[in-house]
Amino acid sequence: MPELPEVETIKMGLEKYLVGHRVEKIEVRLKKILSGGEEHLVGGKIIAVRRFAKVLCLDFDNGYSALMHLKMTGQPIYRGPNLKTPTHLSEKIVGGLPGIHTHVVFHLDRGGNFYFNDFRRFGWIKVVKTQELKGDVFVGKLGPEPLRDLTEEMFEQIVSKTKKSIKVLLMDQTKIGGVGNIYANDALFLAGIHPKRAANSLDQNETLNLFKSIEKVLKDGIKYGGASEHAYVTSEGLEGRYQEHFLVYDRAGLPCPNDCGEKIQKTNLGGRGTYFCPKCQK
DNA sequence: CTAGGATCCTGTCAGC
DNA sequence: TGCTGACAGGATCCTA
Repeated sequence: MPELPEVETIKMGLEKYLVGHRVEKIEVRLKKILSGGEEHLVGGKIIAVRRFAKVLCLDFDNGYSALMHLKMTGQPIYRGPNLKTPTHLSEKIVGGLPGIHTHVVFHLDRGGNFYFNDFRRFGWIKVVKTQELKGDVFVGKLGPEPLRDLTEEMFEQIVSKTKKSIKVLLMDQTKIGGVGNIYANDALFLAGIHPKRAANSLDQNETLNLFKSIEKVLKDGIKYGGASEHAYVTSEGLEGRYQEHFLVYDRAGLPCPNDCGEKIQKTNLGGRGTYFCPKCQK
């Protein structure tokens, strides 16, 4: 599922392909996906692509923006001029492109198309005035982001203020922006902290260690172009490679990467699959 | 305040 | 082989 590194990878691609292009027509095939009125975007030129935690944002020259949340299976894909491998597409794009799971199509000038695919239909696109972005019910409530504005001091504050389990806290978008299940699991492993620990039970050393571990796994995620273990593909429709570097995520029953002799265990926390090494994570 | 369950959806996979 | 049912998961909402 697309988290900060995946959305950042997509963002960099879309920046390359969409900026400077005008939207000639928008096809909304599934109404519930797009709210706020696609008509505001038609005729507008895309002047910037931004990312707020896991949310993508296309800014138009007419004062409107399109916010996009991919949830688990959203796939924003560009097809058209400038692509190095225009014919190649990942098998993770189920139903073809455009296909049965293509819910919104942005027709661009110069023959490009921007597709929003989502076979689970949880993702959304919201059209808002650029000036009112921060008032959006989702974007406005996002917490500070690692690798951007989350400092060690802020992290210590956030962690010390709750007895919620540390993993659930890491994934709470209103507290910390951008971290999802994959990177929360791997960061906790790297820091040697058990996912069920109460956040406020971490000492200063553990908190600092976790802060650095989060930055490390997110940077690795970006370095490898994101994790394509489920539906994630880049804006070119290609796969990332972080799944080849998972530490504990999705590795139940496999040996601990520290070679401690234990096997990775899977449990459930906050309704999410949670992976950890019972020996290395205290 | 916190924990846990239900909800939205459909591809995938285990079990028969 | 083919069908059925359980399951996963980001975020929200509801109940305990």
